[in-house]
Amino acid sequence: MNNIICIAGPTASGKTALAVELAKHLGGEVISCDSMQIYRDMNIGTAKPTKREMQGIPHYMLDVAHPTEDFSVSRYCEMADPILCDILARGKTAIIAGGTGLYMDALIRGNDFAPCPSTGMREKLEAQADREGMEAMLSLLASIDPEAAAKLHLADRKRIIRALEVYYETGETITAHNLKTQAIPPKYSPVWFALEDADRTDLYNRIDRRVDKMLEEGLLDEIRALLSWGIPEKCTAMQAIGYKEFLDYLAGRCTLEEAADLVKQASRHYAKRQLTWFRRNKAIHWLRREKEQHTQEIVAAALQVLAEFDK
RNA sequence: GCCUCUGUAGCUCAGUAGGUAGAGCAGCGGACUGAAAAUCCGCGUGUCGUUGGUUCGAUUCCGACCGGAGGCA
Repeated sequence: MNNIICIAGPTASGKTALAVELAKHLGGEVISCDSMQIYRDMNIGTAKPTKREMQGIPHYMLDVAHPTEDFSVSRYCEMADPILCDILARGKTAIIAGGTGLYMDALIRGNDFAPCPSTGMREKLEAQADREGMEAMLSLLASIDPEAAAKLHLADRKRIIRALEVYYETGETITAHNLKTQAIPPKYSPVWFALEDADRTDLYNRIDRRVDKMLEEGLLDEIRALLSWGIPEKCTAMQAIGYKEFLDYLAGRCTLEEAADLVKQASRHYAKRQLTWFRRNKAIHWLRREKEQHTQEIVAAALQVLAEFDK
């Protein structure tokens, strides 16, 4: 009995539609797995499913945070896991759909994250990095966790600081912590799907069209509203693709066309990174979309795979 | 019609005092364990406009032709 289904794939690949269709067929409910759709009042630019697209299927993990809130993988898991348990307890199928691979993997594995208490350690390390430079930070890391240091490049500031933070907060290196969590078997065993276009150009064209459509639907007004409520430009939510670029346009730093082109560009790069992330997941059943292939055929292919599992 | 400039990667361009070529962007590949729509790493993919000539050898020099830009008429 497959009571958990994961639907992954790059942006604009049709995850939302597939999730809803499968939910209708299987009596399921959808848990969104998207690091930006969690934010309220960011609808058009995040391509958040509309009421109409949801077709009455319950969706969770949308609009759960204010745009100024700090969010994280671990918070996602804290919130989504009880929802997942609840859906299963009610005998329904949980369909986890979205493009944030890290969040999806963490939820399925039941990740135990190294703590990150707000002791100001990160701020201290950031300040130290500003003062002494990343070379000093990396050699510091090399002295306590040579394995982690070897994998990191000087420019990868974020990860160097996190590795140091984990060590100073817990006394355990991040390498040791990761080894420990990897040894624990995953908490859930879903059936994995991911969408991919047989010809990537089709995906890129769809991305381009979607950006134009977002503008027609009023993305600029959505961003203006966020600004008028005092949402700062540099918060995580505002650096989402499709927001940060149009922010530059609204501030007069570039033309609308330049901004739109940058959004399309960034979305293509993002889609590629998503594909890279999902490709290493060997459990995934890839649903390849041929040119002009309709969603119904993709749905049928997915149902076929699920039927195999039920045997 | 004449003159000048120009034609090299998908795009913008560099270059070779003659030995089949390299940057940026695009594109492709990868990493990822509390910011992940983030952050970071790696990789040139080419009838050097066409066609003759000179040469051991031409993308490079010479001619013709074709395309593009400008100038003079």
